[in-house]
Amino acid sequence: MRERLFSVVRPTARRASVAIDLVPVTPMRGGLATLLVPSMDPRAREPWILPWDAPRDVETLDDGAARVCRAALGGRSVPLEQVGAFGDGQRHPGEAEISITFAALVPLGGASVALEIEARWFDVDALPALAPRQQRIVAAALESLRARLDLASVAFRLLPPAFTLTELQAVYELLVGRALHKASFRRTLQAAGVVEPLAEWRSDGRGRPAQLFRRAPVDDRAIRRGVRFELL
Amino acid sequence: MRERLFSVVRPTARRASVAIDLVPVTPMRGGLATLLVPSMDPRAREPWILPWDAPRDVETLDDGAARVCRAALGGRSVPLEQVGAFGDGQRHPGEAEISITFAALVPLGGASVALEIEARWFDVDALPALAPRQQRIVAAALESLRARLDLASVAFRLLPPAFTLTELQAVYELLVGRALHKASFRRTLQAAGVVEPLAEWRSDGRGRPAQLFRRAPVDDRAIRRGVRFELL
DNA sequence: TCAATAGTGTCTGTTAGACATTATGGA
DNA sequence: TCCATAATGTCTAACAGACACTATTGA
Repeated sequence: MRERLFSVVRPTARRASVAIDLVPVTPMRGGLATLLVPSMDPRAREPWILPWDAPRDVETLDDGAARVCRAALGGRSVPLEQVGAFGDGQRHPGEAEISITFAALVPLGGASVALEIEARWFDVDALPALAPRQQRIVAAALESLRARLDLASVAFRLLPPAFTLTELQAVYELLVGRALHKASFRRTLQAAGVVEPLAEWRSDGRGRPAQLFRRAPVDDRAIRRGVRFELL
Repeated sequence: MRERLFSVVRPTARRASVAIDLVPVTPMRGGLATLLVPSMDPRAREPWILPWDAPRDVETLDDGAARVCRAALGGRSVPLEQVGAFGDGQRHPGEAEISITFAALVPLGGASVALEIEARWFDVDALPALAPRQQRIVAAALESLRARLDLASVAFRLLPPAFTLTELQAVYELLVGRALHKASFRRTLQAAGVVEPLAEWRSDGRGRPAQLFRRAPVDDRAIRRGVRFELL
């Protein structure tokens, strides 16, 4: 069978149903958690779905994702990352043909803010049953966060403005999926100048209180000074 | 203004015009080149566009991209990478509302195969005028190749099965955007066992002939042996 | 012999990781 | 005082990069 030639036939864009799906992600209890909302669709078999909406006429996809995000998180705005587009060419009841997915990076502790809707955070290792495509979407979103070259920027966006180095290390470990060496981690952060100490300490009730840090304003320094740390 | 609540209102997917755009990429004359086709749309201002088509009813997006790819490359199949979805919410004449973009990794030398259509390879640093969105799409595709965590797999897919180490290094340098140290590069490849020497040599006419290599079947070895080389 | 490219040997500064130790809070 | 957590000091093996060198082809 012969493929269509571009120079002869001009293709016409096809209209397809499109949804913007959101995968909200936050560090929680030593792991990552994602936010699901109850499915209001009577045709759906699974009770939980990812927050979603249709893109609107006059907004960019990024703006649409931000809108879905605000609706799901009770008005809060958090950093978004596009994960990709999914579509298996089959029409499942109540499911768009094409789903464009964004991960929402909710900072540590952000899961505890009051949600205006009936939503729940689930540990990503203990999700309820999801529709097949939704399952793939969640997996892809986590994968894309973990595989990101610029790990530092993902890590910092999963943390509040002030954090302890232990928290930063824990987030890094979630992302790379293995334990890191504490002394090494701290030495390199300092050498690269990617964090700045604050004049504040925080105690968890037991043990020595930890100093709080923030991300340093400029972090090209890591490159300038030739730091080779694989995680920065 | 109040945001919509998921628990109250169930959104409905919107139908939008969707296109699959392809960014074919290949190493060429010391840089990267991309394939453009003549625009057959009389409404278009720019004479060249990226190869594209509409997704079909019963195919996945990946299959659709593979189809566009075969049509553009004269039947050849090459590895594809999804870059992302683009849509500014505005309707430009002859342009889909949403464009889902794939990069096609055409191995070194693949640009010289006969194309069945009126297509041309352009150095990515000397592209003709493109529509604004197409320009953004090309930039994003290159960015995503360069920023990939798994540089090795992108590099090998931009090379034929048998290649010289100088070629491999050149591709790496294109991807990371800087010169690499020859001795270091080779030492690390050997230590990690990511390439295997073949019993073949190739001469460019002058200088000592270079040995040909292929990618080693298993490359978890790099991890097993604890290789830390930033590029593997 | 020269030019050009492929490929290797040796050295050194830097760093990741191991390990041990000190510091500082609460009970 | 004991426990728990934070934070740091020292040592070592390993590696990236610098540099110089050898190897192998064609002209």
